[in-house]
Order: sequence, then structure tokens, then C-alpha cells
Amino acid sequence: MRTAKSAPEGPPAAPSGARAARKRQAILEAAHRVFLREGFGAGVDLLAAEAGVSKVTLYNHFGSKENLFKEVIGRTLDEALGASESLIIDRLAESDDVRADLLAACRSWVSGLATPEVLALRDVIAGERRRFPALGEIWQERGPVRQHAALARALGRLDERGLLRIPDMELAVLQLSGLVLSPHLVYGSYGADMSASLADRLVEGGVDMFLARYGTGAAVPGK
Amino acid sequence: MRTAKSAPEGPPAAPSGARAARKRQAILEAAHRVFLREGFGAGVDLLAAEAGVSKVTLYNHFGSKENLFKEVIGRTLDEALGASESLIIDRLAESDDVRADLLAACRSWVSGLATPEVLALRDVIAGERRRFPALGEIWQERGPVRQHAALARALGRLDERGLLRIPDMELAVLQLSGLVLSPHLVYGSYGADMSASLADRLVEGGVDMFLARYGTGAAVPGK
DNA sequence: ACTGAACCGAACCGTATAGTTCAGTTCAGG
DNA sequence: CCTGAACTGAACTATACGGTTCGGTTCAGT
Repeated sequence: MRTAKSAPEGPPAAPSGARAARKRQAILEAAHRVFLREGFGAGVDLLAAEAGVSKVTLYNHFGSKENLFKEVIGRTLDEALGASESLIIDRLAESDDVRADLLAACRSWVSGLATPEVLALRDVIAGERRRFPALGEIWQERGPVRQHAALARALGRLDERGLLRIPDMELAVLQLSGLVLSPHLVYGSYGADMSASLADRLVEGGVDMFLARYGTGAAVPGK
Repeated sequence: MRTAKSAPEGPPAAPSGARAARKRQAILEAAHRVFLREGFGAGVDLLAAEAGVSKVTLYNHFGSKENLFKEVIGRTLDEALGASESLIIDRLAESDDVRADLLAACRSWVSGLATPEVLALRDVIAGERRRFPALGEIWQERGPVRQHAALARALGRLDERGLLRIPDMELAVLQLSGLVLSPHLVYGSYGADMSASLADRLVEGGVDMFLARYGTGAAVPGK
């Protein structure tokens, strides 16, 4: 009898064990695919079928469709931002060739986020924000906020080292993001994707514009 | 008997007359409010109630919820973009003080689009794009595409007149948009709105960055 | 003042979906 | 190898929504 004991059963505890771990993983992978393909409107029956799992099992593990979606958001963002986050941004901070490393960081940043999958997920979340505010909060926290913090840290370090001069860091971060990334987010939301050529011109042109404004003479070694 | 005559009744013709015009207007105004507040998920019953109109009347006028929403999108964008479109952009083309007029154009542009209502509508459309692609197309066509065309025309004219030098117009338009407008669209999608101070720094900083890159000596008269 | 278009409201239809229940089956750890 | 936790599938509840139908009422143009 499971409903015994006493009252306070908050989260009824997800199943444990080897089999449960496999099922859980299968559900998460299927949900990743299905949510990206169909949006949050995808039915729970479909999610369960795609995972090769019964609906009951799905509910035993995640409790609700919303919870499952939250997990998927977190995983997707970690995957999309992991590369540029620690790898590139931290390397940028101690760079000796700011232009080259800033270009690399921005390329990685854009290629991680400006994919049809991530853009579609972003739109789904934006559209569902009114009904499920928690989704938007998770996205914001594990996405833009984290990324901007990392970028601000790296740029601040470059300022300290005299390679850049940035009087208004909040503004500078938004500007860099606006120059190299935002066009993808804003104009990729309507299905019309961007040519690779234009994407590249955005990164190069944006970085040059950024350095023309905030660079010091010391920013490029060979020049 | 209305279903008589012969076959080809495509759009069954909206009601006409004085009363019908009033009702139609009431429906559009209510739908504007409700869709902005509740998103496309708002029930037709609610829309009709808010308009002080029966559901049947609503369907007689617009045929479907989707059609009604399309009308609302068009009206909202015309209202949001009308000011900056013809008024400012055309004035910018023949400007003698590019910095001042570009600042004015951008301020008008941002203040028209970066309102909670327009941002919310944008999110709703983005989220519903999978189910109703026509909504996204209307938004894109009557919004960004039109606006970018006007901006490109004005900047092209300034190039002709020797006040700017813009080798890649497509890139330049995206950059200006990215600098002054995109941060609102991208980071306003999560409820966290932007301080007036930051919005102003974005416009001023963005225009200066833009002119530093594309301006010629002739761009500012007094200098 | 009359006539028909336009309107009302309430019931109705069909469909879709989140989440639950349950009786019976599979699996894994002790 | 055996016991109970975890899983299955299918039926079930409850709800919500888009759109239609219908009998009866209001209004506006002639």
C-alpha cells in the first residue's frame, strides 16, 4: 500500500533503480525531439509513445508535462551554450589577440544558439510564457543571464588588462549581443533562416564595429 | 433562405450597414485588448463577451478566430510603425544633420515597437507559428520587412548624398536594428522590462557606433 | 410601417487533451 | 528465486474549446 504512512508527501519521489534510469533517459530524449518538433502542445500520449513508455510511467517520473518540459529546456540550453560558455569565454579573458578570440567566441556563441531547434524552442517558450511563467524564467536564467554574466566577466578582465576600454559594461554586452546574435533570434523567428554568408558578415562586421568603439591600441598584437 | 443561389460562395460576405459597422469595430477593439492580454488562446466566448456581441455575430463578421487575429495584427503593426515609417524615415533621407535625425528615427522606432503590448503580441505569434504559419507571415511582412525596406531606402539616399558610406546595406540595416531595437525584442520577451536609462543609452550608443563605422566627415554639420 | 438583414443567447456537436485508476505483467536486487 | 517496486495498456474522468444551429428579437433603410 503506497498511500499509507502519514500526510506530507510533496514530490512523490521518482522511481529509482536500473530500469527506471533507462526509462527516464528514454523519456527525456524523446521529449527533447518531440517538443522541438511539435512545441509544448504535443500530447502526453505522443510523448509516451515516442519514448516507448506508458503514460503512467511518464507521470511517475516527472509528475506533469510542464515539469518534463522544464528538464528539457535545461538540457537543451546546457548543450547549446556549454561550448561557448566555459571553453571560449574563459579563454577570451586571457587572450593576447582579442580580435581573433572574440571572433571565435562569437562564432561559437552564434552557432550554438542560432539553430532551428533552439530558435524553435525559444519561440515555444515565449508563446507559452503567459500560461507557464516558470518556463520563461528557466530559459532566461540558464540562457541569456548566464551567458551575459560570462561575457561581462571576460570583457571586464580585458578592460583590466588594458586591451579594451569599456565604460558601460551593461551597454557593451547588449551591443555585442545585438550585433552578432540578435538578428538570428529576431528574424529567425519567422522560418526565414539566414544565409551562411550573412551570418559570417554579421560576426565579422559586428566584432570590428565593437572593437572600433571599445578597442585600445593594444588589442591586436601584430598590427 | 441564405444557402440558395448556386455554389461558388467563397467568403460569405461580412454583414453591411450602420449597425454592422459598429459591431465590427467593437469586435476589433475588444479583440485587440483580449489577444494582447490573453494571447491567441483566448476563447471565442470571451472575445464575444468583451465586445458585447454574440458569438454568432463574431463569426458572421470574421469567419474564424484566426481571421480575426490577422486583422488585429495588421492594425497593431500599422499603429506601432506608422509614426517612424513615413514620418521619420523619409525625413531622415533628406536630412542635413544625420546624427540628430537618425537619433530621432531610432527613438520613434523603439518607442513604437518596444511596448509591452507589441512585445507580447510578437511572442504570441512566434509561439503559434507552427499551428498558424499565416500569422507569422503577416507579422513579418507588415512589420520587419516593411520597416527594413524603408530604412534601407533612407540610408541608401544618405549614401548617395555622400553623408554615409555603406558598402553592405543588408548588413548595415541588421546592425542598426541589432544595436537599438533587438535588445528590447530579445530580452523583453521574458517579462523583465528595460530601464528607460538603458533604453536611451542603447539608442545613443548604437547611433554613435553606427556613425563611427559608416559616417563620412560630412555627416554632422556643425563639427 | 413594413420587411428583411443583422443580432441575440443558449443549447448543442465533435474533438482533443491532461491526468487518473486499475488489474495484470516484467524485472531486478537481496 | 522470490518479492515488491516499476511498468503496461486500456478504459475512464473532467474539462475546454472552436464552431454550428435555431427560435426568437431588434434595428435600419425604403
